Order: sequence, then C-alpha cells, then structure tokens
Amino acid sequence: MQLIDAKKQFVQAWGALGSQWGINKTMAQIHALMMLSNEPLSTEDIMEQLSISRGNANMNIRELTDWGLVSKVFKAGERRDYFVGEKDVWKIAKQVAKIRKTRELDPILNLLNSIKNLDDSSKSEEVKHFQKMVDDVHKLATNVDRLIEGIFKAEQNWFWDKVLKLFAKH
Amino acid sequence: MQLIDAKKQFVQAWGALGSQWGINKTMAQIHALMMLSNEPLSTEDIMEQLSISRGNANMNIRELTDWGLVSKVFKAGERRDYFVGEKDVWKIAKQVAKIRKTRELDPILNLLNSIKNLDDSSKSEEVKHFQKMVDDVHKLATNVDRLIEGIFKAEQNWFWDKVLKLFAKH
DNA sequence: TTAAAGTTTCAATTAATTATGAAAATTATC
DNA sequence: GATAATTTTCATAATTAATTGAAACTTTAA
Repeated sequence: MQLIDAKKQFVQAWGALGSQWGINKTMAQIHALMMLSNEPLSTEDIMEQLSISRGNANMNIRELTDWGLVSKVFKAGERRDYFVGEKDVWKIAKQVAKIRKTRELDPILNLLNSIKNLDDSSKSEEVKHFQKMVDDVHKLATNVDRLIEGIFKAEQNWFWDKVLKLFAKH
Repeated sequence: MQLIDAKKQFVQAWGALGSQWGINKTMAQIHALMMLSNEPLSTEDIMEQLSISRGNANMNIRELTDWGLVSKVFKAGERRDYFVGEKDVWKIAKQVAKIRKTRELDPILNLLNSIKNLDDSSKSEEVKHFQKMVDDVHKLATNVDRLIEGIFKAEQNWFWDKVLKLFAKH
C-alpha cells in the first residue's frame, strides 16, 4: 500500500469512529490529518485534502482548538495561520476523557444526586426499586469518575502496566 | 420531588446521554424506562409513556433486544408481548462495552494492522512519522481492547476494588 | 490609509438520521 | 379456517445535524 492511500483510509476510519461516538465526522477527520502530519497545516491545506468548504474547516479547527487538541502556530514569513495537532495519543485520550467527563458525567452525577431524595416516603416497592436503580447507577458513575480522575494523574506506561497486570492472572 | 418527576428526569437524561454517545435517543429512553420498571412493559406502555409511535417503539425495543439489554417475557393470560430490561448496571455496562468493542474497536485494529506495512520503503520522515503514529494508536487501541476483555471476565466488586486502589496512593 | 490577504460568521441549503402510520404479515382464538 | 389481536415492515415525513458560500470583519503591509 502507498502512503497516500494508507493516510486516506486512516482519515476515513477516524471520521467514522468519531461519528459513532457523537463527534462530528469532519472534526475527527481534521484531527486525523493533524495527527498524521509532521508539518503544520493551513486552513487551505485542510479544505483541499478533505474537499470541504472554508467555513466548515474553520469551525471544526476552532472546535479542535477548544478541545485542546490543536494549536495555532506562526510560520516565519507567512501571513496565514497554521495549525499543529497534539501527537501524543495518551495525551489526546486524556484530554478527550477530561472534556467529556466535565460535559457529560458531572451533570449526570448531579442529576442522580438531586433525584435520589423523593418526597414520597411511602416505601412502596416502586419507590424502593427506583431508589435502588438510581443508587446503582450513581455508584457506577462515581467509580467511572474516579477512574478518569486517576487516569488524568497517571503516566501512560504506569497506568497500562498496572491495569493490564490486574488481568494477567485471570 | 415526586417519583413521577424523578423518573421523567432520569429518562430524559438517559436519552440525552445516549445521543451524545451515538445511541438513538429513543432507544436510550426506552432502556431507562425498562431499568426503572419493576414490572414488564408492553409496547403500548412504552408508546404511551414516551409519546412515540408504534413503529418507533417496536424498532427500538428490537434493537435493545439485539443488544441483549432487554428480553421478552410471557404474561399468563395475556396475548401481547411484554419486555423486561436488565437491571444489573454492571452487566449493562459490560454488554455495551462488548458490543461496541466488536463493532468499532476490532475493525479499527484490523485497519491499523493493514495500513502499517507500506510499499514505500523510502524511510522518508513522512513515512516514518506515519508509521509511528499508526503504531502508537495501535498500541493504545490494543490496550483498550485488553482492558475491555479483562472487564468481561472480572466481577464488579473485584474490578473496582483493584482499579480504585491503584490510584489511592497518588 | 487603503487595499489585499486572510479569517470568521451565519442564514440558507443539503444531508443524515429518526419517527410516523398505515398496510402487510404473523399469531392466537374461537 | 375465519377473524380478531398483535407485531412488523417500510415508504414517506419530520426533525436534527452538518455544510456551504458569500458577506462582514480583521489583520497586515505597502
């Protein structure tokens, strides 16, 4: 396989993966391009390589910048903006986890807290079951929350070494 | 708060969470209803509680059944189908992980394998960088794969006990 | 200061996804 | 085996999400 084809396949697959996880396809594809490129890319480069409009490119580059996965760089003697993507996949994963935790997990934890105390003190089976389910979900969500917090602090090698060892015996 | 409002909020939040992770909102809401209900629910019940059409209800119940999160039950003397949802949140999480691993992670791993060997033996910086990135992503994906495999085998308490202990010192 | 280059915005359009509902198919009951 | 109840299918409609492209805005440098 040629480099150019391999790149295309990677970009395409990254876009598809993003879509399946609620991330705009174009955003994921731009991210893929940025990961694969040694050199900073301009908006023009991205428009060309993905055959997309200027507005689309601009908006998704901004979104990636907001996520902290891409940053602007200045090229000497060049007027236009160039961008580079974070290349460390562990950092990328952590960053995505951090953002999604804040946006999605934290609100769910708040909601679960607020609904677990009902006025209804009837202790009916229905109420008891509801409270048990909410509590179970809350416990799992809290554990996931702590796991993510742990990941933020951990080093990649340390983390995988420890985690994978856990399962080695089984 | 009253039970009925708390349920509504939970169902609504579960739907929103699903949407953000590439799962049809209605499918997630039906799943929420099923989790919260002690009793089996019929298609009619679901149509009524979520104000959705029969076709929509039917399709999403089937999808949940395919995911192994809901099963059909027979009610004595009743002609229509009733459904119950899995109530064990750990099992639910494992099942979702299993399905998404198969559908999404495994294909990505295959792709990464197939693109890492290029005809281009030029050892240009460009080729080297590409191969390094693909390799890094592949390593991370493989570790995630193993983590999920481990989760399948582990018991909930054992798993969280071990994992959370890992981070206790830090 | 101005005009050319580059960037951003956003209303309008297009594309993709979901939902509807009625007809067809299936299943149970008499 | 006719019919009534229920489920499934799927073409079409509705909704939601993504994209375009041109105008407005900003920056640079002559």
